[in-house]
Amino acid sequence: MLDRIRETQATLRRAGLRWTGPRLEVLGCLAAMPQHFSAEEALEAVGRQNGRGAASRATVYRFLAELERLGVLRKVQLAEGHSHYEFAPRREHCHLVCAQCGRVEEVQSPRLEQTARRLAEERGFQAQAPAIEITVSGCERCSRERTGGKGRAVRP
Amino acid sequence: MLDRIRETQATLRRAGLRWTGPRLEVLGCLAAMPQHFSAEEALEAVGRQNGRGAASRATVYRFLAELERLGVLRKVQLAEGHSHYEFAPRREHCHLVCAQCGRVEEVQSPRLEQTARRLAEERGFQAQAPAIEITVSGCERCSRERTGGKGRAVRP
DNA sequence: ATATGTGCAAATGGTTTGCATCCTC
DNA sequence: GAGGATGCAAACCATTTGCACATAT
Repeated sequence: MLDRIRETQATLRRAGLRWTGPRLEVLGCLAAMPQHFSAEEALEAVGRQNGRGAASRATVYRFLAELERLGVLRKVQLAEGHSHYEFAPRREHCHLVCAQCGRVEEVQSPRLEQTARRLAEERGFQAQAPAIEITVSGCERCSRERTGGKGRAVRP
Repeated sequence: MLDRIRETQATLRRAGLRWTGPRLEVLGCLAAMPQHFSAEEALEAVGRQNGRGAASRATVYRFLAELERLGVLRKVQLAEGHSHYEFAPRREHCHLVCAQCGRVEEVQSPRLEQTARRLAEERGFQAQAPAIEITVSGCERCSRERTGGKGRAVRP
């Protein structure tokens, strides 16, 4: 995790951006977050960190956007209403998303990825590292819990 | 297009829901919209239709949600900030989305779909009709237009 | 007759922005 | 010292909701 911080610091420096206290705090939190997180979740984590928040809402949002532009983070369309980020993956993977409960599972399937890449290429899209989201109508956990017949859950 | 309206009317009736003026207007507009549309776009279309709007914002949003629940429409995660709908496709297809300009292209690839379905199944997800979104970093149109070196565009 | 649908306007929730101030390079 | 970075609060934008009124069945 520490190397991730150092790495990012170097990336920022290389881009001529500054290395500040709030940025360090935020990055530290990000490194300790689950695989996918929303800006709001990151903000919450930062806030918990030490008393009254190590970085303001604006700073968190702006920094996340910056990191995305730098290629450190990647934005993924998992839920509606708010976007999620993940660290730019070293190894290709795609997301299985349950439309009902929002659960996300990462899977690797070279075959699927190759097929997708080829497809994109054929249509004139840049196909180096396509992000693949597969949204399905339900998952086993859902149907197990849907004993009571609840609707769709909320938080991923 | 007319059959789509009649069909939907029948679906509503079957579900015990009412067939009202505003709903007819909205549905008429939807049938004439491009393949993918946002709630706001639908609202705008309805507004243009005849003078001062055939259905209120609330009605449009509520009706779209209703149609989704009935399986007439499907929600697709194309852009961030707002969701898009499409009529529930008769034939499976997936979306190639350009992250830069937001352009969306529909493609059919039985092979990709089968691979995805199998993958989802293996992980315990319901795999009848998975929605597949492939987001790529750029498309030919983008790179052609990026002569001036603009950033990322906005509207799909 | 009665549950459903509608419109309005206000509330919500995530995200962005203007501006004065601060701090890294 | 200068320009990037921060914080605050207000602004934004898509979407949702409460409530009184209208209407399809």
